[in-house]
Parts: sequence; structure tokens; C-alpha cells
Amino acid sequence: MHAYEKIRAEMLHRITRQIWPAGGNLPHEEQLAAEFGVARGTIRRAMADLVQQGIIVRRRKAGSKVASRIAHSSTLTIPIVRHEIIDSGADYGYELLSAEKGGNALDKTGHFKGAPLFHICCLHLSDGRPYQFEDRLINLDAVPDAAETNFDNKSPNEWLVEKVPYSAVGTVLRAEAADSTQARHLKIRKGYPLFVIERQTHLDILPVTLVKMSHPADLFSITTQTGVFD
Amino acid sequence: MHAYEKIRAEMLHRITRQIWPAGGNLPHEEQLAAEFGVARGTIRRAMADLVQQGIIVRRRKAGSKVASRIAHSSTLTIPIVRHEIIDSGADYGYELLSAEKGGNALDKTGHFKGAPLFHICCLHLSDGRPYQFEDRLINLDAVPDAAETNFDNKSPNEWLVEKVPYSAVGTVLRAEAADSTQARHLKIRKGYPLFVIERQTHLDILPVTLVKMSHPADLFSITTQTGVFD
DNA sequence: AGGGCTAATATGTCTATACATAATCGTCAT
DNA sequence: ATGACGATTATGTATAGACATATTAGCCCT
Repeated sequence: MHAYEKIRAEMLHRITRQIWPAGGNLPHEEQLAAEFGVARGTIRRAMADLVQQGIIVRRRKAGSKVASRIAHSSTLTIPIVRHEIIDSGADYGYELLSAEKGGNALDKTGHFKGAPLFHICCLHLSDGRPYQFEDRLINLDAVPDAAETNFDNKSPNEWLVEKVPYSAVGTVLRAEAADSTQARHLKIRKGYPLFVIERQTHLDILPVTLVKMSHPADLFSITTQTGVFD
Repeated sequence: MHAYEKIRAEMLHRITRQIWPAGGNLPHEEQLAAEFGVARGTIRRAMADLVQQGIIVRRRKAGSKVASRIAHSSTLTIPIVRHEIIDSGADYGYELLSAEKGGNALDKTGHFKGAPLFHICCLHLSDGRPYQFEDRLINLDAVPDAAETNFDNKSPNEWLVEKVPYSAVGTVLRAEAADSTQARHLKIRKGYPLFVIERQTHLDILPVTLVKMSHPADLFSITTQTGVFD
């Protein structure tokens, strides 16, 4: 175990046990360096992870303090659906439902500002049961290759991840009731709860793709763990 | 703009534009340091954020490479519900529904291993409309003060965050259909989609609290942004 | 009091160097 | 081939010092 890890663990201990109470100031880097008998850089290294997690807050001249309300923040990872299914031990199945080229008529949100679009709907299955309904718009200005691509056997999700660079991603998570289209494809009744992930991807300012992924509530959840250093 | 920020932006540019293709190796720290005319430490500083985001992967001796499948990971923050409502510009309302002390009979999951428990149900309202139904178990061995506390006016959520240290948090996000209890309190019909957050908090290995927070699907979503450095 | 300037100060950036460590790669013996 | 072993090497950790910069805190002036 490295020095900075021991120090980080000790600092976390002092915070969780309220030896350093929430909202209170910590000693300066120099003082801590002296206390632990290390260089200032090592103290900074130890604190870096705690800052990253929002456990301590640092400001020039004002000093470092324990966050008064430690945010319950955690990193969530949304995997490629095929890997998710295979990793769970199930068989993965894929089905293309529709692939239709069209203009801005498809762009109901105005997100793509009149660019030529490719609209694809497909289904991902886990052990033969519908797992995710994917409804995607691709900006053909940003991804001209997509127009020539056949998504019969490969999902646009994976194709894009492999082929297309992006620089920014926005994600929305929410629940909603299945409409008739979603219900038909996911083989559930209309109104059944869905876990929906919407994601839009940009390359600099150019919108690349907008996707809505719907899952039957009973098949899908997202789990995260945080805050364990050992 | 600091040197490491410029370098990080340039590296990200090379990755998103596939000058450094996914899965490919990038130059050594020494080479990059020479190219950018900085010390090795500055290159490491620039790379640190990219590693943190999972954009590059580094291994001793093997070198650094662009992640072959960049995970769509992002940091999600779950705020205290009162702040969330107030920040949205709405009026916050709180209502205690029940507060009942009891033994391990309440612990259906076996999570608390027979510890004495406090079971609290309450409601958070946004502009008078039910926004979150909170169903919580508190371990009185971990938080004896809770037994003496009156949650008539203050939600256990906030009380705990202020008073009780914790060291690890597990969170599950999912959708589900409202059961009759949830429907009654949230004033929606049974079967209506809910966005549910379940969270369990530990202090070291001691379970502190287990909470299920249910929101009507139309009122709640989680939004994240990632990958923009500028 | 209140407003504005200055000095003090804790954190942030950067450099340069040394050594530690994990993994790979080639070599050699089997 | 195959496996063991040791050299090589890129990243990881730690140190010490210099300077930059944001903010506070104190001071002076009105």
C-alpha cells in the first residue's frame, strides 16, 4: 500500500468518523505533510481522489474543508447492450425493425436543424425475450457512411461506437409508460412501465445521433457503488 | 489556460478525430513531453483526466492506449429532494406518513441481520403535488439517536445526511409499476410507471439505512453531461 | 460603517530527478 | 514447442523547490 493510499484512507476515516466534521476546515497541506512525514505532493495526491468524489472541497487561500453536504454522486456506466446481455449469461438476439432515410421531417425536436437523417428502429433480445427497443436518428451529414450501411445484422449502436468519433454525450434517464409501438415490439401491454435512456452524441457542435432506448422495467436496472477505498 | 489543459484538449482532439485511433497505442510520456516541450509530470497531469473518464487506458510497460470501447460513463448526482424541488423553482412540501419502531420483522431482505429498526414513510411534494414517496429503514444500532427523533417536520433523508457519517453507498435505479400503497400516496393510479431509486448506506461494514424513493415517471428524470473539456 | 487597495496565504501548476513496480520480451535450458 | 528466468521498459510513486493565482483579511481612507 502506497503512502498516499494510507493517507487517503486515514483522511477518509477522520471524515466518516467526524474527527474532521462536515463543513469544517482541514489542516493545510504543509501541516498534513509534516504530520504524515511526506512531501506536499503526496498529500495532494491523497486529496485528489477525495476532491474527485466531492468529499472535500478546496479553494485557494480559503483552504480545504469537508463538503458540508457530500453529494451522493456516483459514476454510472451504460454498456453496449449486446455485451450487457452476454455478460449476464443470456443469449443475445438482434432484429432490425425499420430503416428509413428522410429529411428533417423526422427531426421533431429540431435537434438536427434540417440535416438529412437516417431513422432506424431495432430490437435487442435476451434469451429470445425483447430487452431493448432502440429508436435512433443518425445525422447523415455527420456520418455519411451510415447511408450505405446495412443494419440487418449489426446494430447501429455498435456500428457507431466503432466507426464514429464523438466528443460530448448527454444522457437522460427516466421512466415512462409504453406506447402502442413500444408495447408491440417489446411484447408487453400498453402502459407497462419502461426504463428509458435517451442519449445524444456530438462531435464538437455537430449533432451525430439521437437515440431512445426503452427497456421493460422488470428486465432492467442500473447499479452503482461508491465511496469504498481499501 | 494551463499547459496541461491545452495538452489534454489536444490529446482528446487526436482521439475524437481518430488521429490516435481507438485501440491504438499512443506515444510514451517521454515522447509526448518532448513533443509538447513540458516535463513528464505535466503530461501525466493531462492524461489523468482522460484516464479517469475511461478514454485512455494505461498499463505499466505495455504503455498507454485509446480505450477500444470507450464506456459511456458519466457521473450522476442524486441531490437531496428538498433542494432539487426548490432549485426547480417550485414550493417544497413534506408530510410524514408513518414512523414505526420494530425488530427484524421489517427487514425483509435480511440486510440488517436482526438489528432493531425504525421504519419511516414520508412524502415530498413539489408545488403541492406528490413528487417522491420515501420508504426508509434505519438501523438503530448504527444510529441510536434516530429513535428519539421526531420526523414530523424534517425528513429522515436530510436528518441522516447531516448527522450520520457513512463510508459506502450502493444505488440502484429502475422503473416499476406503482403498487396500491405508492399509488395512494403519490395520487396516481395503480400500475402507473415510477422511477425508483434504492439506496443503501454503510459505515464500514455496518448497514446504516436502506431507502426506496419512488417518483411518478412524468415528474422525474436524471440528466448527465460528459466529455466536454473546454 | 463602507469601499477600495494591498499584503498575506493556501492551493494550483510546473520542473527535474530518483527510484519502485508491473509486465513484457527475449534468451536459454529443457 | 514450452516453461523459467532475467533484462528491459513504460508507467507509478515520491521528493523538493519555484513560481502563479485566486481569495481572503487587514488596513486605510472617506
